[in-house]
This record gives sequence, C-alpha cells and structure tokens, in this order.
Amino acid sequence: MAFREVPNKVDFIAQEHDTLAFWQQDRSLAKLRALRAGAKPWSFIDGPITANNPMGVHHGWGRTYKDLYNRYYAMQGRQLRYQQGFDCQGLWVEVEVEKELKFASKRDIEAYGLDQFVLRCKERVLRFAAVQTEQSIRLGYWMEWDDPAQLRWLADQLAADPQAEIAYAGPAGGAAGTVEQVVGHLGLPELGGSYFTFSDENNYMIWAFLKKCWEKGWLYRGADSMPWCPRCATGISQHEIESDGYKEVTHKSITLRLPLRGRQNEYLLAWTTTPWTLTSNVAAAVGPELDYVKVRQGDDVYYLSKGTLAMLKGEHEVLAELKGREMEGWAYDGPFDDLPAANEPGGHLELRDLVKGVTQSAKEAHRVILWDEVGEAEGTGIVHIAPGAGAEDYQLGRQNKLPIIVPIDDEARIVDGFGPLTGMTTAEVPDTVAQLLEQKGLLYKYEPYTHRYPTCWRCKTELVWRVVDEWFISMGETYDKPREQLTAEEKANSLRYQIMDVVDQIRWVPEFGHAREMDWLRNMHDWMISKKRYWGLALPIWVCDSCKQHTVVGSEDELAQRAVAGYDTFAGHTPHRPYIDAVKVKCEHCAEGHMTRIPDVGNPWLDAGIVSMSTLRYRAEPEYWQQWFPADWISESFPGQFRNWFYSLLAMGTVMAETAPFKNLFSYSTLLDESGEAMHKSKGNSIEFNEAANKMGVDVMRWMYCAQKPENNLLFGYNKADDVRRRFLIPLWNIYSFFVTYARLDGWVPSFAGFDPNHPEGATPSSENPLDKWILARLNQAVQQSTNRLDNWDAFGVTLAVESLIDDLSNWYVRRSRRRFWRSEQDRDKQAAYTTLWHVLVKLIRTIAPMTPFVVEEMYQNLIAAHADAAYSSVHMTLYPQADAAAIDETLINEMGLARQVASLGLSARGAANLKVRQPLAKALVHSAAGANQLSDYLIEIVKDELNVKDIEFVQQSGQLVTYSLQPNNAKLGPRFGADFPKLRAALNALDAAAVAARVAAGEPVQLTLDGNAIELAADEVLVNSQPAEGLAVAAEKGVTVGLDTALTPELRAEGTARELVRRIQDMRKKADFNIEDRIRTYYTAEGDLAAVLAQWAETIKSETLSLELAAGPAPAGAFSEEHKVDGATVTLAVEKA
RNA sequence: GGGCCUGUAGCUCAGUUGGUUAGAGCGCUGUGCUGAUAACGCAGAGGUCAGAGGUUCGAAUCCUCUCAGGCCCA
Repeated sequence: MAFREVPNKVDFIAQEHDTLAFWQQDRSLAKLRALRAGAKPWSFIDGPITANNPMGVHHGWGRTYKDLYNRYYAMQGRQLRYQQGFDCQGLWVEVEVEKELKFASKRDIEAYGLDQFVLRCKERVLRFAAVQTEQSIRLGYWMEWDDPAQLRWLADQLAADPQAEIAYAGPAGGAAGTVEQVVGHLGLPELGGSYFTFSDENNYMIWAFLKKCWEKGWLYRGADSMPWCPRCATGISQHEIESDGYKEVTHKSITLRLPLRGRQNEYLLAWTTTPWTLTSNVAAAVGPELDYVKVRQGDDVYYLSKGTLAMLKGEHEVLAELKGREMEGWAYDGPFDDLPAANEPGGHLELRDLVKGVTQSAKEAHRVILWDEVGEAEGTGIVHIAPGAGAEDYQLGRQNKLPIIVPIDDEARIVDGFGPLTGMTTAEVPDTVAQLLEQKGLLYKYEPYTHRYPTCWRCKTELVWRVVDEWFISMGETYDKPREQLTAEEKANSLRYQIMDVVDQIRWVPEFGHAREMDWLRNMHDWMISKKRYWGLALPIWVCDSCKQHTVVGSEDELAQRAVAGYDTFAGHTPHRPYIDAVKVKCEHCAEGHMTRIPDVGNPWLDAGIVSMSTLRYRAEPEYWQQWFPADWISESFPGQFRNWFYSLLAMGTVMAETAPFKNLFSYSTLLDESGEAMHKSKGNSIEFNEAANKMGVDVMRWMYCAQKPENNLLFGYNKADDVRRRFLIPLWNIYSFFVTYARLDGWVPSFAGFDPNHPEGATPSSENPLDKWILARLNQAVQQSTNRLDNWDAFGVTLAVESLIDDLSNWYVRRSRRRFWRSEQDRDKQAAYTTLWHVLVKLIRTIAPMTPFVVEEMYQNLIAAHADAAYSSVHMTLYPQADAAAIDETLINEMGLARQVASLGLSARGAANLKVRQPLAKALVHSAAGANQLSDYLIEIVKDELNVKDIEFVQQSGQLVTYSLQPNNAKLGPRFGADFPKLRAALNALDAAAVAARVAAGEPVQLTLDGNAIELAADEVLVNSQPAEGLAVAAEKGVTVGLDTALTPELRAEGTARELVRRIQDMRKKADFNIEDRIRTYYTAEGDLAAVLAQWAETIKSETLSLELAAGPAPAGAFSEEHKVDGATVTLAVEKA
C-alpha cells in the first residue's frame, strides 16, 4: 500500500488535535502500560500542581521535561506509574474561595459555616483539577488522567449533597460511598487517576509522620514574631513575602524624644515608620561601634548618630562624640508609660510562657541596648525596639530578657490596656499617636515617608508583626564544626544533619542544586507547620482541657480508639475541619481530662512532601512502596523549591525512611516573557497556556522548552516559537513531505522482512552511495549523542544534535539527492535513496519522540503503522533507537565536511569575482593544509556540481594560489616546550614557510635550532596556514584554500547561456502554473549567438525543462509567451502543455 | 551582610579538558541560486568575552577582587 499523501503545508495544530483523538481512541497509554507490565520500574514522582487556577506556560515547561523523561524511560523498556497529582489544601485555595464568595475577613467564613466553606474549597479544587487535566492532556502529558467531566460531576455532587450515596468509576477501578468519601479516595489504588493531597491517605500519612516527630521530641509548640495579614487574620511566612510582595507605600514617620532618666533635658532621638509600635516600646538599640553625637538645640540636648545629623531641624551645636557602646544601659522614659500595658510585669501578652522569669514591666525595663545591625541609612541611628511588634525586636527582646508587649489582635486592632488607642487599628492610629506624643512634649518630627513595605501576597493588605504561638518541627542544632566531625549522637539529635547526609546521596542537576540545598539546610530555622486557618491538614495535635498537656494522634485507627466523645459527629467525614474538631480524646497525662484538637491546620508543604510515602502505599502495601521508593527522578523549577517541595520531601523521607526519597533531581529556572520581564496578568505580558497551545502548537512549545539550557531563564513568546517552527518543525515536515511525494510517484514501499515492532526502521541499510552512507553516519551519530544526553537529563543537548542533523538532511542530503529521486528509471541507486531516507526519517522521529510526540506520531502512522501489520499502534510503544556504531564513519563525515567547505569557499570566491554560478568555469584549485587532502571521486563530483566547474584539482603547493605561514601546534608543543614556547614560535616563524609546508605535507619532520640546540618537530606539530594570494578568485578558511580559473572559453560561455535559458523556461513553467511532471512544448525566436546556443544545447534544454519539443519559430495561440534579454540579446520564449 | 546563578555581536544564545584567527540563529546591508521548503547559499558590517588583578608559554575558560542583574538566606 502506498503512503498516504502528505500536504507540504499542514495545519500542525489541527493535526495535534487529531493525534490526541487518536491516542484516546487507540488507548495508546493503556497499551504501552500493558507492554511494559512487569518490567523494571522507573519511578517518577510528580510534584503536585496547585489545583487552584488554570495552569500557565511555565507549568508547560516543567511538564514537558516530566513527560519527555517518562516517555524516554518507557522507550527504554521500563515500567512507570503514570500518576501525577494535585495540591489541594491550604490558604491559596481559601483566598480564592473567599474572593468568589466576596468575603472580607475570617468572621465571614465563620458566619458562612466552616463545613460549607470547606466544601467550597474541595469543589474549587475539583473544578480546577479538571481544567488542568484537560490542559495537561493537550500538552501531550501521558498520565493516568481522571476524566475531567467526571471530576466536574463530583464537584457538582459535592455542592448538591456531600452525603448522597454514589458510585464512581475512576481510571483504574470504582468505588461506592458518599460523595465526600469518594472524593476522599481519589487517586487511591481502588480508583486510580491523579493523586489529590486532600485525600484521606495523604492526610493520615502526615499524621503518622508528625507522630514520629513527636515521639522523637522534634515537634514542639513555640512562638515567633511573624508577619501577619490583618485581613486574612493569619501569619504569613517569610517565604511568602516574595519580591512582588513588597509595594511602595507612604507612611507617617515619627521622630520622638525619649527623655533620659537622671539627665535633665537630655533625650535620645528615635525614629519609626510604624507609629503603632510605639505603644509597645521597651528598649532603644544603638550600634556598638557606631559614632554618636551629643548635640544642643535650644535648651535641649539630643543623642543621635553622627551620620544622621542632617535629619535635625534647625541649628544645632555638637557638644561631644561617643561610641554607641558607651551608651549601653542608659535608662529612659518610654512614650506610653502611663498606659496599663507598660506597667505589667513581663509585659502585656497572652503567651506568658515567653516571658517566664521576666519580672520587670516595660516602664521599668526601658534602656539602651546594643545591636550590631543598627545602621545610619535612615532615621537617627537609635532604633526603637518593640519586642512584641517586630521580628528582630522579638529576637533582641528574648536575648536581653526584656518584657514583651503585644498590642494588637488578629485583625490588627489595639487590644485592651492602651487607653485611648484601644480599639483602633494600626492603620488608624498614627495621627492619634502623634497627638498624644505632642501633648507629652515627646514629638520631634512627624512627616510622610515613602518606602517599600511588605504586603500580603494574596490580598495586598499591609502586613504587621505579631507574636503568636505556632507549632514547629525542630531542625536541631547547627554545630560550629565541619559535618564530618560530628558524633553519631550529635547527628541523631539533629534532623538538619541527617537531611544533609541524605542530600549527599542525590545527584543534583544542575550540580549547584546540591550547594543550594545545603545552604538552605545550614540556615533554616525550625519548620513552622501550623497556620490559623480552616482548609487544610487537620494537625493531629490535641490539648488537654484541664492539664493543658498535648498529645499527637498518628492514624485514623488510633483516633477511633482514643476518642471519648464526638466521634459520631466525625464518622463518615474526611479528616478536615469542622468535623474532626468535634472529636475529643482521652488525656494520657491527667486522669479525667478530655483533650480538644488545636484549631490550626497544617503547612501545605507537609501535604506535598509526604507524597513519596502516601502515593506509594507506604502504610497499606509496604512491598509496593519498597518497589517504587525512592523515586529515580523528580523535577521542579528551582526558585523556591529548595526550601519548599525538595525540602519537605527530604525532611519527611529522612524521618520516615532515613534515606533519600529520590535519586536524581532535575531543576530549571524561571520562565519570563520575550523581553526578559516576569509575566504578570496585570502587566498584560502573560500568555495563557491554552492560547499558546492553540496559536503556536504544542510540539513547537515543547521543542522550545527543550532547546534551552535549563539553568538559564527561558524567554517565552511567539517570536521564539516562530523561530523554532522555522528552524525545526517545518524542515522536518518538508523532508517527510518530499519523501512521501516521490515515494508515491514511484510507488515505493518499504520492505518489512524481519520486522521488529520495537525497532521498526530495522537495521542500517547498506548503500554504495556516499551520500547515503554519510547521512546514515550522521543519523547514528545523532542517535548516540541523544541517548547520551538524555541519560544525563540534558534535553538541550539533544536539540543541538538533532537540529544539526535536520539541517544536514534538509540542506545537503535531500538537496544533493533530489536528482536521484527524479530520475525516471528505477535503478539500484534510486532504491537505495528511498530506503535510506525512509530509514533516516523513522529512526529520527523515534529519537525525538519523547520531545515532540505529536508530529512524530503522525509521521509514524504513515511511514510504519499503515504498512506493517506487526507494528505497534503508536510510535511511543517502540523502544528507543540504538545507535549503530558501525555506521558512524568518521572519515566520511570529515570528508563530507571538507567537500562542503570547499564548495562554500568556491562560492565565496565566485562571489568575490562576481562570477555567477550558472556560468560554468573550467577549473577549481583546492589546497588543503590538513595533509590528507583528497576527496573521493563521488564527493568531487558533488563539489564540481555545486561550484559548476568542469574540474577540481588538488594542489600540494601553489604559490599562485596561496602564501604560507607557520604556527606551532599549541596543544602539542605547549606542554613540550613550556616557558620556551615563545622562542620556539619565533624560531618557527624564521623558517622558509613554503619549504616547511612541503615537508609537512609530505609528513616529514621539520628541523630547526633553538638556543643553539637542534630540534626536530614532527609533521603534526607544525600547523601550516595558507592565505589567498592577492588578485585571484580565491577564498580560504581554516587551512583550506580554493581558487577559481576564471578564463572563459566560447564553449563555457555557450553552456552558461544555455543554463540561463533553462532557468528562464523553468520560471515560465512556474508562472504558467504547470505541474512539476507536465511535459511541454517550447518555442523560440532568437537572434545570432542565442539561436546558435539554443540549437547546440537543445537536448540538454529539452530534458531539463521536460520539453518534448524545442522549436524555432513563433508560438501557437494560447501558449505562454515572454520576451527575455540574455547576454544583451533578445529572445522570445513560449511554453505550452504537450 | 552571607550563599548560589548569570554577564560572550544590535537581539537570543552556543562555546567540550585552558591551546590555531571566539561561533550560531535572528535582525541589518549587499549579492547569488532555485521545480528547493514556510526556503536556501555567499559576503559585509557588528566583540574591551562586564571590569581589574593573578596563575600559565598560552585564559572567554582556572583563582582573587570589583561592578551589574536575578534567586535564596539574614
């Protein structure tokens, strides 16, 4: 059966949709899985994608890598799991649901009802999981996907009645139960499909992890001063204050006078941009080594740093200078010592544990403390310290055993104990604070100040700092000694170092990933895992109502056993708020106490980090887990993930398995727009995934992602896509189209004797034709390189090898082979050409199948599947091509390189001499300094044809053609002569270059004298360069020189004219809209020389233009006729179909 | 302040273990060729390899410092 016709212009995007439909109808992935069942596993764990919005083109980048290595290892015969996952729990979902419901604060959520709110969160996750599933399928990401329609149906059911009984069929099985229960089982073995981090198993697996941490003593309740969003009423971790979490804000800054106790009319000058924190002032910090000055202004004396003197208003007189450390301990009066909060021993806060042992009140504690970080860039060099209202302040407060005043509640309202300020928000107080200070005579300056200030990454509300209680996983000590000197005991006590050991077991790509993860581990604080919100992992921590002790529950079974009340309310629900909160647990510390779950939910990186356990059935099927853990490979982008997913995977893997949860980690950089700016919806420069897929096509996107060094930022856009299409996809398609067009004309079909469906192109064909041998050598070279590159997670290297091969195929092999395909006789050489090109195409598309799965599938269907009964239905079921090392003829590759170089130089020489290629020339002279300067006859024929010369002559020495210069072979002689190298170079230059060139060309050694000593250099230690002699049509490059004999005989002139006429007639055929194979009749009326040429070259002209007749005389009516000027004479030409 | 990454032609980027005259694509200019494809060839202009110092016979490449941009930590 002949090949199906291939249009040379094709709608790649429409074709991709057809291919998607084919894969679905063919059930290609299921067939592939069946083929690989029982084979050696290749374990990939997909990091969960946040199912909260449609995916972006940056996800496309990562998912392309994931899919391509999955496909590559499937082609290496390995068995895969094909499970990707959705990240489902956490504040990001809450915030979007709040937006949908138009909520302004946490109170709105509580009024709405926690159970309903949690349902809305689950619903949203399911709907966006459906969207992302569709998008990922569009990208060609082969995974065991849930049916998006089914996911949407589940969301609808959840909204209608979560307790309704339903039956549900997942990709791998079915289950029945309430909607809520089914949703809680998504991704589990009985259903198959994507994993969801809100699943029961994921949550309970984290319980097991936390229980283990608890038992080891690593899980503890602590407190921290943290950035806090008053609108979300929750802490924001430092991680979440990204660069765009800052915005330019103008605040009212206050400079105030702090009266020094026991020094009449002397004041510290302190400055702040957050007036509300003055309510909680406890201390004033100075830099110990900073220079301070004592200045007089009127009757008052001020202290401030020397470098900030300019901030003083009005005249001043410097009285003295002193170092900050001399001021340590000076006591002063605080700005709000009249308020109750300043008079409480230990300060004013709920978390009394934090100030255990602190007996002073803030009023009693006010004093100057030292702090190395104090600077003079702004303010007065004296920093007001409020340990309850700032991060560094809190640390300093703890170090100096200061009282702590926490002035605000979770919505940034001033709490009781602050007199007239109580009840106001932090945003409202500046004017009042300034007024009160003015009344007390403490205000020095009150003016606007513009600076970058952190805001909530979700709602852009300005953040405040609060001291709150949170739960932490201890990272352990950071010891001040090299890691290898730690004792076993020290390591056992420190999770930090255990993780570091695990990091060493992993191959990081790029390599600097190792250093980054280590840096993160060295510096990271204890891991805060709690969040005061609603939708997320229910932290399995219960606190006793009477004795206040804590306990941790490690599984659903343990919960059932230990429950003493409220279990009925919870039963049948997923372990989420509010139902889980109803369960009371018996206290193990005091006899009769009931324990209540703390209301906090978990950090979502717990959800993501546990998947190397939860999705691999750690609890239910240890053998299965053993088989698939650790992952062979994981991948995410590196900004952020070293401290997020990579970290949480490592931490949890280390705790649970004491080993690396993955063996290889591949990471990549950031996707930006084409001008290098971050993509932002608000900036209008972002490109939606769907838009990109439907405008540029997915194969183009995928190749663009691959053709990029992953450690560099990817500049993504339509121009780059156009470039990729023109450089890669279109040439590939045109080669294919060319092949099929001619194979159809000739009725050529491949032979499938000894067909192996795993390697459908079969063994390397044998051909006598050097072009065929050459392209087969290049093909196998590219396959070898590709395999090697992919084995090292280097898709970019593959694109380099493949694009170069496609260029060779398109611009040399096919171009040079065209006439072989055109010839009318079916000889051996033509058969060899078909066999070779078909083989190259099939092996090539299989080499790139992991990267551009769509276009190669289309080609495979036509080139293979339609003809061989035993073929697999999809190219993606075949095994990765094996490079045929015997076919890689390096000598031939080099020779062809020389031939192309000679052709290129010849054309250059023609250009320089203004000799057009249509004009044949008698001879080209070639000189190559490389020594073996011969080309086979066949290659010489090619070069003659390319250059349109009658003869090629290789010359050993050609004084007319070139002059010589000598150079030492640095790589060889550098090491041999070392410091004497410059002398050697000078000595070499002093020799007669032409004479040395002759010896070198003959392979003879060269003698010279160096410092009076005779030296002998081997031929390959001397490099002979040739420069074109002046005034000839000569071009030279890298040791090869080509000269042209420019003398034109009348015969050569006539032939040139004939070729010119052929060209004109061909052009007319095109204009007349004839088909390529149409036979025509050609008529002419010409003068003098032209008439003679037409007569003399009639046979050539006829055969080149498919003219059955070339007749002198006027054209019949209806023929396509044109008048031409050739060589200054006029000729009228006419063509008509025969 | 500390860690990591990046800096090569107008733009986007390659550049292997230190070794001959630092390359490609795009863009620009000129030109040639074509039943050769959405093209292609040849040539030209375009480079302080971010800067300085060092190691070396020899540095885009190795070392130190500085500058600029980015990511992370503080």
